[in-house]
Amino acid sequence: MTVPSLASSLSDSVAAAARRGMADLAPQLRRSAHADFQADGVLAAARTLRRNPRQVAAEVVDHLPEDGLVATAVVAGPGFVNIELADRALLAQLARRVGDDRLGVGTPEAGVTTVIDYSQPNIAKEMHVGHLRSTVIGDALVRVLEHLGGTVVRRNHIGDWGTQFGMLIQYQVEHPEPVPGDTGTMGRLATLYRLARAQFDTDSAFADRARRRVVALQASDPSTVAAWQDIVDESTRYFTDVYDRLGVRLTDADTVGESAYNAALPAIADELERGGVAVTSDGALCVFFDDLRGPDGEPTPLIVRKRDGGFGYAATDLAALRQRVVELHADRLLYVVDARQARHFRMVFDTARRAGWLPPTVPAVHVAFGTVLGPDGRPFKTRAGDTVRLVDLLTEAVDRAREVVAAKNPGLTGAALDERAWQVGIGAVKYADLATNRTRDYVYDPERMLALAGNTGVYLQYAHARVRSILARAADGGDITVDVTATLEPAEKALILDLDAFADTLVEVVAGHEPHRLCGYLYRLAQTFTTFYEHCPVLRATGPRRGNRLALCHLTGETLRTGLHLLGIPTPDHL
RNA sequence: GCGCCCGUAGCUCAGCGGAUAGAGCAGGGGACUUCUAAUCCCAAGGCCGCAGGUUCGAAUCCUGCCGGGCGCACCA
Repeated sequence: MTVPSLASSLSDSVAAAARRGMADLAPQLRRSAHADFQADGVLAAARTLRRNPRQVAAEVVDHLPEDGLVATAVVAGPGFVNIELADRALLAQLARRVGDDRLGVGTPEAGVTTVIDYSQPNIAKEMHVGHLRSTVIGDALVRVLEHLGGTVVRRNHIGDWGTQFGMLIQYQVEHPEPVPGDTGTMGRLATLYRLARAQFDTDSAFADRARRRVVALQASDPSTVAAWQDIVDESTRYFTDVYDRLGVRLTDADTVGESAYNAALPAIADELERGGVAVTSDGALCVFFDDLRGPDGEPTPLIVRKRDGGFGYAATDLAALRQRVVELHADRLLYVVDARQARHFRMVFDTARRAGWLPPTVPAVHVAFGTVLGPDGRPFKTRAGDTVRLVDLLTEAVDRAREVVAAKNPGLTGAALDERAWQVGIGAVKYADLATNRTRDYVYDPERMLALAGNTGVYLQYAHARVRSILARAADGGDITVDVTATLEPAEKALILDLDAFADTLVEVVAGHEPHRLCGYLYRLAQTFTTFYEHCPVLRATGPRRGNRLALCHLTGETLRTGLHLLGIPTPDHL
């Protein structure tokens, strides 16, 4: 059952009070250091009414409904309305959330289909830290959308097509002897890529043969296609292994590579051309935009079909977009991709709108994230050997976590230690990636990413574990009956108010496609719980207070567990 | 040249028009016979890049600068 937040109920009350007084008013309710909530909207309303704001505020206070929610309401400062809520109402809200297996979180996404494109590694290449952001952010958004009742179609748009395959396959044909390296870890393909690349760059005759191999691949030459398929399969097995290690819900079923759209590309070009959206320029089929120009002042087009008749990724993205709208019935399209692709997506979305493939009712959003920079402030290179392999980063994170875990829990060994180290290490990496505004660039810093103190994943895991510990020690563990007649201490009150904001926060996360808001919320909640933990004994409390505090622990634990789960971060019962 | 993103404490970052701008890290001082000290408390640390404008009120919105990153025709 959906439980509206106290903030939203109170907002309704204030708006109603204002209407009974004089005018419409957006309450603009927010948490405050001076009261439980403050309503700022009176100030703006007073201006349009050309009236004294404090007087208007006083009338709002007078007209507030007497429904037991508000304990005190006073006018403060230039015309703020400061509101304290009644303990009884707070406890009743606690009881409602504790009593619901979804913690009162609604399903505003029910009936909405979102197609979300994320991760996008390239066949025959290592996954690196850049893929981490897309994968982790995309996974978190998927989880939140699904939790809010939405239908989500995951799309891993892998780079499985292009000229580099000619080079790889041709090299294999000419060097049938086994390439060194373990097939399960991408070592073999990485070596193959390096060798083929080196010869391609230095041996023009080989480069020509590689290009002819590309033509053979495009012409569906059986042996060439078979060789391509082997490479794709080997890479895909590797990706799946990485996703498992990351604890990310991406599977083979979600993988639809660029090659899947090959058959649709000619029709894409034809329709654009027939509709007058695309025109031929310099032999290439192009879509132009009034406001997009290059350094020379000439317009910069989206190139749908190259002069040589081949298709680039613009055509592929358009075909994928159309398929997602028409066949998958997407109500919303998300692309979790590096911010450097901003112009590309603008052009693709604009083209799709013009072509009529993207109805005005379907938003298409480039969920951009900042570039991962090296210590020198330059982006990581993908070709030269400087890239940090994602698996190495994960291994290091888990190894470091294992050291800390083992030091804190000498009794923990073997598989149990490995499990705990994985939970803590992966949690640290994901939290570091999710906790900040995704649009900023950031310098890759393993020290910071793997830190296990302060505002980190482990802090939240720790807070969760302490809650669980209390609940486990409570002999009457099941008795979390809320007594609404009790009085609340400040720390209890603050905790209820924070807990109550969970559902609203999830809605914000979806609205802005910003998982970092959930991180910020959970961190605040964990801090508020810690204050409660330090000030309010639970197990030693007596009378109604004990049940209430156990209920607070229960709801805090469930909220932390659910919230962290939505970020893809594990929540062990013990740390 | 044009476009997008970003300038907040020594460092890394929150803050989506509201009262005295907040965290973490680093550095200083304290707190474990207590439900987990992977924690907490105290002190210190700020022309919110600069200058105008809008507003009762601006770190937040607008304009112009300065500084940094990225992107701009057949790679993806």
